Amino acid sequence: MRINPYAPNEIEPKWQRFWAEQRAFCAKSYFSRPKFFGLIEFPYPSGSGLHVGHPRSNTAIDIIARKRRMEGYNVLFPMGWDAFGLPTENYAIKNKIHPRIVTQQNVDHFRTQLQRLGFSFDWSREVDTTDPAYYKWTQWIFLKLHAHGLAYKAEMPVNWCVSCKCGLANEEVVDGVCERCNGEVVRRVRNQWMLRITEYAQKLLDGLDDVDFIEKVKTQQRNWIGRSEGAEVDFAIESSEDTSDVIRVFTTRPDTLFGATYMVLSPEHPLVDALIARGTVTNAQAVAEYRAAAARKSDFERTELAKDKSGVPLEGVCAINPATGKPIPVWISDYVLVTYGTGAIMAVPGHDTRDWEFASKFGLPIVEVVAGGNVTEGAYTDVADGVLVNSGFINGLRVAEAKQKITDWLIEKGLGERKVNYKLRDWVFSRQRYWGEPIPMVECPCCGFVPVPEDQLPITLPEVERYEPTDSGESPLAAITDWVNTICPKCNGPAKRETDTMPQWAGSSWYFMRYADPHNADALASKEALAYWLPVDWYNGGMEHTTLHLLYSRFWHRFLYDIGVVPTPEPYQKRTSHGMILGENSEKMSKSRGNVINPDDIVDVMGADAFRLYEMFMGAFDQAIPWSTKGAHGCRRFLDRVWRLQEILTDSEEISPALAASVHGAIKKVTEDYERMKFNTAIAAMMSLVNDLTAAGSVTRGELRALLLILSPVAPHIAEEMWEANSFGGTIYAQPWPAWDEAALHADTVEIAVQINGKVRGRIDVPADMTPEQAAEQLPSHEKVAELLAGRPIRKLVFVQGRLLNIVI
RNA sequence: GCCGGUGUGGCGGAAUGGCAGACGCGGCAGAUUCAAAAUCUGUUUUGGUUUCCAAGUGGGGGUUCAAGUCCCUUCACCGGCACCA
Repeated sequence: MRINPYAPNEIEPKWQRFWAEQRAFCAKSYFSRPKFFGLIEFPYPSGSGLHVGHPRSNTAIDIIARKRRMEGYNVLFPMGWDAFGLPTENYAIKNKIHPRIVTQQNVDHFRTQLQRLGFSFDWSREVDTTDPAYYKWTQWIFLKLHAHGLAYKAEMPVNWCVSCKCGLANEEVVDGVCERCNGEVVRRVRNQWMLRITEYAQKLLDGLDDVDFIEKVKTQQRNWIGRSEGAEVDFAIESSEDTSDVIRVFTTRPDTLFGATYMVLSPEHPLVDALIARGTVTNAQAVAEYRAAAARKSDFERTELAKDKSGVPLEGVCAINPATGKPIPVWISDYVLVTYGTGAIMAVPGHDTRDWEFASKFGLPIVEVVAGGNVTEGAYTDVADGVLVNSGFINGLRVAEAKQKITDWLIEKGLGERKVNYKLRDWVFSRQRYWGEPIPMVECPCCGFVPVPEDQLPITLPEVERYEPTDSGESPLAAITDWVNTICPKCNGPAKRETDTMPQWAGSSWYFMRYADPHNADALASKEALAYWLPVDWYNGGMEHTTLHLLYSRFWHRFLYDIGVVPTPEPYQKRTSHGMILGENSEKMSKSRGNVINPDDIVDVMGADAFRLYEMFMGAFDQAIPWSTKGAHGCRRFLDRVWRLQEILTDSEEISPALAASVHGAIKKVTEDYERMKFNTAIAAMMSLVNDLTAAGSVTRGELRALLLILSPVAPHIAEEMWEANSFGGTIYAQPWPAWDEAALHADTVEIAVQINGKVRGRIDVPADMTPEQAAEQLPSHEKVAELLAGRPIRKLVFVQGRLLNIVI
């Protein structure tokens, strides 16, 4: 039978309209059915539109969402816009358009592009972080954090991006430059809003044990949180008039206390000021110069110069090693960070690489206290099987025992305590820009910072003439006096609004909750909706968000759980990650490299289904992969072949016995591979099936039906069209997912390989259920086997059912 | 430096310890065509003395009847962290 050629440009818009009219993918609000909440990171609607990376993640979860619907789940698969942010603001400034207009244009463009690709999003639940009805609740969460002591204002040295004219969180500084614009980052002291994420370090760590995240993500988050166990120890300062003067250090190796031969304070350590002020330091001039030089260095320079240690002794100051009772010198050096631990260390050059370098350079004594290495050549840092020496009452103990014993001793003497430290720093939450959520705080000359009462939310962004950032480091909002000037909610006196705005990460830290109940005006979402939909069952996104968005949103969610707003401690049950799509030249896709592929162009030429199919087929889902337009054509050719199966279609509803193994094998393989995100092999299995069907010369309706069902999550338009054209009944998206018949997978006889000494020498057909015993009895006399043996004696015979026979001679 | 990951044809990549190279791209040959595109058929790891033999999954060693897969060692590339005491 002749059929019209496959014309995706006609059938794809048709089905997209149909799905929209049917409200086919709207999540239902009956809370009794089993649910599935599938999520992909909502995009930042940039001016350049969708790139080919977005659809990789989107298609993957779209496949799962469509499969879940067919399996009977009530599916929530939403989409929205993370629309606050600097690029929009910068574009608005450059082109003199209000950021709101820019955002609207970009969102419309993105929506159109996404809809062309046929994703089964529930568009009735679209959220936009810049909508006051949305950011009202972002501000509300901030007030809750503040009420629970987790938001505070502090004078902090911050990472200041010179080109964005804006402070950055630690997580936003990459290789010493701004993550967004690659601009120079310097340290500036500013009064900043901070979120006490460190309070949640342990909970964020523990929570990882209960979720199904790919291991890479867990490891990165654990490293970022950076827990270390150890002890804090007090070192007295010799001949100090003030007996309360001690230097407290943090160490993970209290067992090496006898080997602490000097101490180092960070240049910013407050005790240095005190000692200088008191005149104890005899080389105050040199110390002041060193501190000034250290302060001038950016964090980047400090790290760059890491290899070459520098420092100055505090002459006239001596500390007492509490274990040996001996005086030891005190230095300052910028290899000790003021932001970690106590900002001071006991230096054990025998067993710490950095201390060893420092001691070698400045001729400080190096003492061995753990046997096993050679401390004249380098620090011995192995803790696995070292034994303590030169260490008084802990001599002869292994490192682990020595740690316990000396810590107990320190506690008993009142010289120290057990302590856990984290590398995680508090989250710098202020940005000095216009296009962000206003922080709902008021500064009153009498009452200090006062939270805006909840019933006054949202605090909306004022209309302004100019939203350029200022060189003074003040937010552009500061110039809008009739917005800034307000009254104190507490004393009704004149007061000023906080003019800093929230960072980009604020709105995205809770957006998934809003999808549960996006139009709720009385709460961020109803308790009932949250109880039903949370946690997100499957969240796919980029690795670049592991220590940013993913960690931040876990923090907010855990906090909201602690105050009874959300029903689960963790927001995401499962987290997976896709590999990047590179340009055809295997380099990262970027405008400047000129290797950007625009999805629209591909869809124009070969259709959305072929595009989706190729994005899933091109390689292992979790690995970076170069784009190949030729490869994409191969996927279009596959869909053409699927389409042409209609030319050889018969009336039978059966699956012909000759093809049963092929068809059922494909159903099984595709079903399992979708779940494991092995989309490439699932598609390969469908290609093989189509090859088999084509080779058979005719296709039954039963066979085509099975193929369309398993193909439909990846290529929904063609599946829907062929389903309708051949009157299979109803719509394919609402069909039940097909089951496979295990019995049909296995033929009665199988061809196995015959190996002699592990080398394949021939093939024979044997019954599929032949046991090793039967094989040992029957096969040596098999005509072909005997021929291969040529009379040589059999030493050993290995038979693997359905696979091979290996004869050792 | 530390922690992950990856190394397989010309290319993207398959392969519960059991017949390496599935599937696709590209190439080559043929069919169709006035011709081209598209499509279809065949072929395509390498080297040979070509119904067959040998070699072959970054390199070297090992375990095993059997190793891309497990163990040891080494190299290269990618990602993350990096003076965190």
